[in-house]
Amino acid sequence: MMRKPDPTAVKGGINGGGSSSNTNKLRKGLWSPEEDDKLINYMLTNGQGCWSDVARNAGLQRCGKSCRLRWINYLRPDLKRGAFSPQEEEVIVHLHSILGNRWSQIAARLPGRTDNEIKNFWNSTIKKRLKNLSSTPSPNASDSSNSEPNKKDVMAAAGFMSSMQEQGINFPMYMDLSSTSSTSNSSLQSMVLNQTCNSLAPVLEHDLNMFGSAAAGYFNPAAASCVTQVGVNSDNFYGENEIFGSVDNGVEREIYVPPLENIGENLKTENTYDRNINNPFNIISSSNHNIKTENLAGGGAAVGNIWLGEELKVGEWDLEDLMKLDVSSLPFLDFQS
DNA sequence: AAGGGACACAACCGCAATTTG
DNA sequence: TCAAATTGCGGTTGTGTCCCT
Repeated sequence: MMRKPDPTAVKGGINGGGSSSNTNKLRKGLWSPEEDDKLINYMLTNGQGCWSDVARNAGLQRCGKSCRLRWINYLRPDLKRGAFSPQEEEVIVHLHSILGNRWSQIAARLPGRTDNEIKNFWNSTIKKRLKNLSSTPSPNASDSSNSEPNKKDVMAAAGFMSSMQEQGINFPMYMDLSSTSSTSNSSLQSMVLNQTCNSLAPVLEHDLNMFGSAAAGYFNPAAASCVTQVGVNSDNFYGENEIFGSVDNGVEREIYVPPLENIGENLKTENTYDRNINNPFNIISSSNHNIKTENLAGGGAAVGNIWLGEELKVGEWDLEDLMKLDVSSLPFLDFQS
C-alpha cells in the first residue's frame, strides 16, 4: 500500500555497508507478496532460528535483519492490525509518560502491537496532538478544583515532559513531591508535577480498580504530595489470578515487580524476575525482593518520589504503582480482535 | 481537475548489546 | 580473551494516499 515493491531495488548488505565478499545481491525496499509467502512458509515450518539462515534457507535475497524486521513488524500471525483504540492510545500515553521512548517496552504491554507501530503512531498522531494541546491550553487545565482530570491532562503532561526532554532539559530521576513546595522558585517544576499528578491519578485509580479489589490510589497535588492507599481484601490484592501485592498485618506491603523489562540497571540487575509468560506479574518470591514497605495505617503515608522516565529503583513508590500494572490483563482492552 | 501539503507507515540506518566460535 | 556475527532498539527516511485549496 505504501511503496510499491521495486524489483530493481538491489543493494549490498545493510550491516555496516555490507560485506564485499557477499556475491549475492540483496534486495531492499518493500517486500513483495511472494517474498512474504516465502518467509511465512519458512517461519511456520521451521520456526525462528538464526535470521541470516532464515534469509538463506527461505530463498530470500534479503539480509537476515530485513527478514527479522518484516516478520516481527508485519508477518507475525499474532499481530493485531488496524487502528489503535482509544483505550490503547490511553495506555500508550500512560506508559510513555513513564517509560519515555522505550517503544519495545511499551509494545510489550500491548499484545499484538509492535514497537515500530507504536513509535509511528506516537510520532505521527499523539505527538502532534500533544503539541496542539500544549499550544492551546484547555480552559479546565487551571481548574484545580476539577476532581476529574481528563485524558487531555495526561497527554499534556506527558507531552510537556517529553518536549522538555527533547530540548535537553532533564528532570531528576526522582522528584520528592513532599519537598516540592507550591511556592518553590521552580514554578515550572511545580507545574509539571502538579499536572502530572493530576493527570496520572485517574489512570492509576482506574487501573487499580480493574483488578476488582478495593485498591485505590490517588495523588494529592494540592498538598504537593502523593498518597497511595491500598485497601485490599484482607492481606492481599490480586490480579485476575495472581497475587499482586500484599499487606502484612496492615502495616507493610510487599510489592511484586511487574515484567517491565530493563527499566534501569538497578531493576535489571537486582531482579531475577520470572520470564514465564504464565506468570503475568512475574512474582518475585525471594525475601530479597521485599521491594518497598509502606505504612498504610492511619490513612496512608505521604510518599513523594516520582519517577520520570529513566531509572526505576526497586523500593521506590508512586509511579512505580503504575509500573505494577500489566495492562494486557485489563479487561477494557480488546486484544483479541 | 490539478497541485501541493499533511499524514501514515513500512522499511532502512546506525549503534549498542549480546552471543558465538 | 577477543573478534566477528547476530540481535535488538530507537531514530529517521521515503513514498503512497488523503484532503484541502
